[in-house]
Amino acid sequence: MNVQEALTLLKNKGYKHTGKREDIISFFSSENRYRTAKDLLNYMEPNYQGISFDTIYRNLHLFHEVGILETTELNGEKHFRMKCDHQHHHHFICKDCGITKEIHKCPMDEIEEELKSFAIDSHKFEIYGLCPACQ
Amino acid sequence: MNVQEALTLLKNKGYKHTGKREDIISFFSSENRYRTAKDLLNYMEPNYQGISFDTIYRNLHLFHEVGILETTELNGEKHFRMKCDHQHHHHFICKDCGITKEIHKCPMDEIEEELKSFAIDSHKFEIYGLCPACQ
DNA sequence: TTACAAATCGTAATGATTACGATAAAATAA
DNA sequence: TTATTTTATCGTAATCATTACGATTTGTAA
Repeated sequence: MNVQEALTLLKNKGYKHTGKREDIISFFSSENRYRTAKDLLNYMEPNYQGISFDTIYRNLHLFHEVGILETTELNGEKHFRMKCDHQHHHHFICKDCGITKEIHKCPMDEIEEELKSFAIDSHKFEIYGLCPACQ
Repeated sequence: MNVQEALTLLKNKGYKHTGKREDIISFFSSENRYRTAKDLLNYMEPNYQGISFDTIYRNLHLFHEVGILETTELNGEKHFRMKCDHQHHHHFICKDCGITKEIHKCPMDEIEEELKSFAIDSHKFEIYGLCPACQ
């Protein structure tokens, strides 16, 4: 998802356009990386000195709720990245820098059979390690 | 892993046998379920009134470190269960009760090819939903 | 049984996240 | 443009899981 699509989505859902929101979206759209609330705060602080935690977390959750961001937990902290809106896939995630690489093999197809009596509502398949740059 | 194996493992590694440790191990060995630190505390409290957080968390981490427990994160909380020591597999995890069901299809085999330049050190494949009893 | 290391207690500190009343800013209508 | 309303943000305190630590107790091995 790009910046413009995200802004339009927000507007369509009745949320207001603010400079902070635009900058938050730019921050995430610039890279295929999982980042923390603190990473975002560090990025915002120079331009918006005194920005509140409330603003950071409220927007992260809002963006996740409306589908602008996706989230995962890495070592006890929530991490966020721009939502991938093309075909279903999974990610390799670098433990150091959070960069992601798409994995286009999804194991679920062959598994639903095994779980007939369970009500599946989501699954997580992630691979962790170091990307070439961080090795 | 059963209670006896776990106690022997602890002893072999030079850790002391205490009533609390035995009870913690019993707690986990009784079910195929992910439980939180708080679940464990609730279980221990009646028998050991005033048991310290330190004891709960220290032992959870120790047991994870020596391979008695395995761990995952569900809604921002660490969950623990008895380590499965037989063949590599994954789990379906019930979001309500934490019960697990083994999944014997591992997607990794077919994926390493795609990630030649990455240093893979672990992967997580979990399916979430409701077990038959919780539906 | 003694002595020492390890385990536990009681409680405070930490760190991420959430919450909230007061204020400011964006959108909408007049 | 101005007024009005609604949402966003600030500043800061509260919460919740987890970690840390000095003092005390308990296993264990000599």
